[in-house]
Amino acid sequence: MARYFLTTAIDYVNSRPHLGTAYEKVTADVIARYKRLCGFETHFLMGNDEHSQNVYRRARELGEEPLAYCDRMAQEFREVWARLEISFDDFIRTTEPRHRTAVTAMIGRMDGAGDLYEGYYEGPYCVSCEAFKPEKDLVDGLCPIHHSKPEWIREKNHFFRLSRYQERLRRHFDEHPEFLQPEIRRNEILRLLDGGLEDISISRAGQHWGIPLPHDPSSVVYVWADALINYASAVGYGSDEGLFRTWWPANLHVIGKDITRFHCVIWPAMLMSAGLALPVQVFGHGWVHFKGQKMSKSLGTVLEPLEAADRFGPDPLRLYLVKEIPYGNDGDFSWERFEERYNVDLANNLGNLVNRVAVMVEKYRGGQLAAPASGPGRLARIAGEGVGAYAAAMDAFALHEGAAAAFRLIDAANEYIADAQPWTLAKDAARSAELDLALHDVAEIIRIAAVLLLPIMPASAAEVLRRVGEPKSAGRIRIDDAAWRNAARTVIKGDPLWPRLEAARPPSTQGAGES
RNA sequence: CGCGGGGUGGAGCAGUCCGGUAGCUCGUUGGGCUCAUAACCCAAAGGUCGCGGGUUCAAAUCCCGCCCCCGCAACCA
Repeated sequence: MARYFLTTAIDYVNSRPHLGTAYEKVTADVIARYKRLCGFETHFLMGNDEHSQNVYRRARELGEEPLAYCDRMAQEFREVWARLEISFDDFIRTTEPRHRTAVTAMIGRMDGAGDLYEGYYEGPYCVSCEAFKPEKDLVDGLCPIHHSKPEWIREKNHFFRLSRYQERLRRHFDEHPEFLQPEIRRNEILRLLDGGLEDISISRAGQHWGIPLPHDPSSVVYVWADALINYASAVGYGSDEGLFRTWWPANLHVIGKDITRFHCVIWPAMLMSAGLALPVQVFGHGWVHFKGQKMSKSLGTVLEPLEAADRFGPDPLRLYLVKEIPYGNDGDFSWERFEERYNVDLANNLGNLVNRVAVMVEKYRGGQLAAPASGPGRLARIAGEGVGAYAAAMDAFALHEGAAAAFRLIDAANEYIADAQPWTLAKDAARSAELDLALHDVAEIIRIAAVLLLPIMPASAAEVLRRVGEPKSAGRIRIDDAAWRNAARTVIKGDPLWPRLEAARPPSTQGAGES
């Protein structure tokens, strides 16, 4: 069976996940579930990045042991991901032994390749920030944050010969235009590559929260180098060669657009140095803004994913994030917009459609539909085109178009009902066969739409499938099941899946502020 | 000369790479239907595609110049 290994970025645990973090996991999850739907044996990796000085500092502020703090945060993260139906196969933490083993092995390989050397990093260092400050970031020679004069520090560091890989990286980008998507990110990196690469420090001296450098235990591996290696350590690099051979290289890294440089320059160069294959693709998604602003704790524009999921359940949130934001672009979340989309897509269209069909089948046919003698009708062609458009979009990571393609089937069903008028057919016994066909075909196109929606709204789509008589359990459904079926079925009437949200705001606030 | 993103009917957005009737959602107006969650269907109104040049038979789309808005310290994807 074909395999597909995809990852998300691992997250710093110095604060709880917010909606932006959740966005990445949801979209990656949609891809993972889509690949499973297509029959791939899929390995979906997520995890936490724990060896950050910020994490260490945060734990100390709270008076906790760093590892205990990380344990607690891992639990919190996993609870959020569970609530959002994120179907990861493995969750790695960089404090785990398997990761330490892999980091030690890979750094060793890089050293063996002659790509590491000892040097000194020096420059202005802000003690309050605990970081070197590039000269250009200083304001009047002072730290712009703390308004204090940085100390000039000279620290022993181990460097990675990144510069050595500039040509090979450039060639890789040329030979594999699909390596980094979307296009805009690729152009940024190409410009960066053409501007020349400098060697980078991959160690930190005088710290102990981290993984010791194999050839100099007085230093720890810099958190970014440490973090990137998680993708390999999770599939057994350095500890389980069989597992590693099974899954490496990764097919896809899903990451935020700000860290493409790490994933498309530094990480590939590290892999080249260690003699490992490069990941097949990297996708740099955009940001989700909240009420038009970047999410920021200080501005109070951070939205907790659980709060959003609690509004209507996780699936409407997942649908919103996937369908309303062109994947790769920045997007916006607002409660008003969320409620609008909930009402339109789920209550008015899909939910109401499922309900009206179920009511008609029950009323006119006692809940049972026979395989129609004639047909299929024109919905079959529309469904076929929709499935094709969906697959093409999803394969290209145009998740928003995939969602739209599925919903076009819903629209087609509503239009068809208005045209066929089952309630009229039901009054005329001579037109019984026409009614059978109309009801069957509408139920069938709903079933197909639900198959396509499984990756996006797993629980909801499974319930829709059950109601329109899909005999398979959702977990066994594959994309082939989106082919048109002429088959008898039982249609189940239930409570509305998504009750319509009535206007909650009093009329006095309607249009307030508008002239 | 810092870097990057954006300016498309009332609102929010696609489309721009690969020029050729400007598309979607919401809202508005009118009509239809009554199976359905006051849902659904049809139709209409509404746009100098930021501004000015250029290339072209043809530009939202390509080229040049300009204006405006938003990110680029930190928590943070």
